Amino acid sequence: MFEGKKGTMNKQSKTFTNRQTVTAQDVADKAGVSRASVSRTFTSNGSIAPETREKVMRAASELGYQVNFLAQGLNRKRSQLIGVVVARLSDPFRSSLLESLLTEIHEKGYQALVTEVKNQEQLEETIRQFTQYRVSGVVVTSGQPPTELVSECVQHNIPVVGINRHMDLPYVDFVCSDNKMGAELALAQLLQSKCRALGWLNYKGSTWAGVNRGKTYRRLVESKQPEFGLTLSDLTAFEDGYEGGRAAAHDYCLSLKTGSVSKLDGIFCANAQLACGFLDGMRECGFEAPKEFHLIGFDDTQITAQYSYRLTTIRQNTSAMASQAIACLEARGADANSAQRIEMIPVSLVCRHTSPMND
Amino acid sequence: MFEGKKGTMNKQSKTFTNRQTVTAQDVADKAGVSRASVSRTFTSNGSIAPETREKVMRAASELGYQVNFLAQGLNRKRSQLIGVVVARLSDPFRSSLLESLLTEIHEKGYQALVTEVKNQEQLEETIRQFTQYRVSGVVVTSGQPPTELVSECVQHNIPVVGINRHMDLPYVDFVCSDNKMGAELALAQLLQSKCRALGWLNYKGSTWAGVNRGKTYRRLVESKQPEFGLTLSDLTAFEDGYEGGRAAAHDYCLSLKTGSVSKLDGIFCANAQLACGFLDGMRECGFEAPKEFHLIGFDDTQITAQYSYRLTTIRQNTSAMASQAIACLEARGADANSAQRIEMIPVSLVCRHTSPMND
DNA sequence: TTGAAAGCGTTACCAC
DNA sequence: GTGGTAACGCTTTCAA
Repeated sequence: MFEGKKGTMNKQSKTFTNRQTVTAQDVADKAGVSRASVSRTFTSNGSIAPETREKVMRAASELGYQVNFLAQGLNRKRSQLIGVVVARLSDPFRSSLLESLLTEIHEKGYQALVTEVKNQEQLEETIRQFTQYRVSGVVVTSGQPPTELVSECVQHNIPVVGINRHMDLPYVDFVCSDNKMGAELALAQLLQSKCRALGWLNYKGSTWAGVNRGKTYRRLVESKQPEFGLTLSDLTAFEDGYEGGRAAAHDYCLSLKTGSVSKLDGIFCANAQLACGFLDGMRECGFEAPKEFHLIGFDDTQITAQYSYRLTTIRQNTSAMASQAIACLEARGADANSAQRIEMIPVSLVCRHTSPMND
Repeated sequence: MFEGKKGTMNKQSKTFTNRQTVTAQDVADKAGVSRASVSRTFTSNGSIAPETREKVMRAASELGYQVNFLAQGLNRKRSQLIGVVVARLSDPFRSSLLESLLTEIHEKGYQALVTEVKNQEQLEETIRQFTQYRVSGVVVTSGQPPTELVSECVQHNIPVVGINRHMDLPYVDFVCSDNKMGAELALAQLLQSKCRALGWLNYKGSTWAGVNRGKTYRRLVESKQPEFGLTLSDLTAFEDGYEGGRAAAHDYCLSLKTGSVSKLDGIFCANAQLACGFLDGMRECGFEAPKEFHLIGFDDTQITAQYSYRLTTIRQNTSAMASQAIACLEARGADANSAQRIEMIPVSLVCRHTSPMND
């Protein structure tokens, strides 16, 4: 009775003030049903008669009703939001990963709360804010979230998944490109191309993924050493990205001249940016791939395909990673205590000019 | 009395179940004040005694209290969320713009709700969802939002701002790189380099920004025509991005050979991707910049600086654009009826190898 | 299947 | 300055 009256008043005020928000009560009044039925119509949760549903739908669309996600989330103690932590979008691989994540997130009916973090403090603040929005999950593509904060998420029952970075925490899942497979593909390609003096190029302050790729690669090379007589030298970039790779090439060429290092014929690289920089740096010194050395990068970003580079690379399957990540979140959302999932996503070799296909 | 009892019960259940959410009431109980005072402490809205504030703060931090943004937003009818519409993050300029937007959004205390739209329908759905989260504003960096939907935002009192795309709607603000200034800088550079046979390269289905740049450029060239005896030919790319530019170069070279077009010596390009592709395409045909022609691009993306390209470009100031955009949203949030703002952001010329600095 | 009513956690207005 | 209380708009038992 009182509710009904209130609803009527709402509709009146709607007519006079300039289009206020239309609520479930308004729809209920118009359809001649209860607020509860309206809710049921829109949540496919709880049973409702087809004809009631129909009435509600009609009333709703006539009024232009839309669920208020804030109220819904408050009530359910969970929003349809997924928090995404990114860093350095200027790296094309990062942005393509983000792109895949956004696509997947929307496809599954969520909205993405995206934060770029520049340092550790920001990360903490960010994750805290995510919990304040009662997100359905958090995807960390960058930075090392402090154990304590992540545990806070877990306590709030918010699933967390890391992409290309391991977090040794219980209940935190993990999606990663198969770096072992990448190492195998790269090495096979270099071996077939008769490379024996191998090099590994990475940035000194590399990400977890970069370090892991290096370790995996070294282990593999060592295991094949007896059979092929391989050597593996570390080339270190002291700056990240393109310029880091370019400088590393200059350093390397200088060492070659002074004779403090011997010539390498097959170089594998932690990421595409470094690889492109290295390629250009070598060019400046007069060395061309694949004539004088073979070069393989990681991350098959757009630029690697361009005419000036045509880089042979290991391609990461970002859409598979994204869909696995969201799947992890949903699974853990359903059962918070399920075993930790570690999903390895297969990678593939894209042969281009800097280490062309054999035969 | 009842409230007090309830609070106590909450705290108890907290002890027994595994850390439930702590509410303002819990803090109020612990601090021995009312829920209202807790709210005042956290919103700098309404007056509160310093010592009360202190008590609340202490209690809050001991309990680990954090405001529930969902409840806050529901009550205020507005969340601290800003919706951002992007497209094709694979274009480095887009992702760098997004990066600037994210930075600005967080700096101003908001969170970003990011959606990548692939088509018109998605855009509509997206904007609708933004309103359902009661966002404080919407930034459109891509796509043409349907008039009706934007009006819906306006009716919901949600400010909308477009970046690098004009929306001829009242109450919708607009931030744009100064394309006229870009045209002037580019033309001045080409004229100083003695270029007279000019070309304009753009994608057939270009964005609003691209088309606008072309129009502005043509107008400017025509105004200088009498003085310098200029010609301006359109080069059209039938595909977007790098490959489009490359193909356009091939087409152009072919036309040169058949004599169906005369040689151009100064080419200005709607964006960096096209420009890099064009440069590579010309290389494949044996033409080098700046020896055989000058080339200037738009968008000073990372790749343009790389050794293999060293492209002279017009640089857009993404952080200025981002901060203006958010400023527009806040201004309109404060006064929904203020006059439409159109903010032109100055651009600058970055001289590199493809059209080197004169003297 | 449906409706009434009790929250969800805040904020803001109104007395004191 | 502070506390009580009515919203905010929705979901979800619990009876009927």
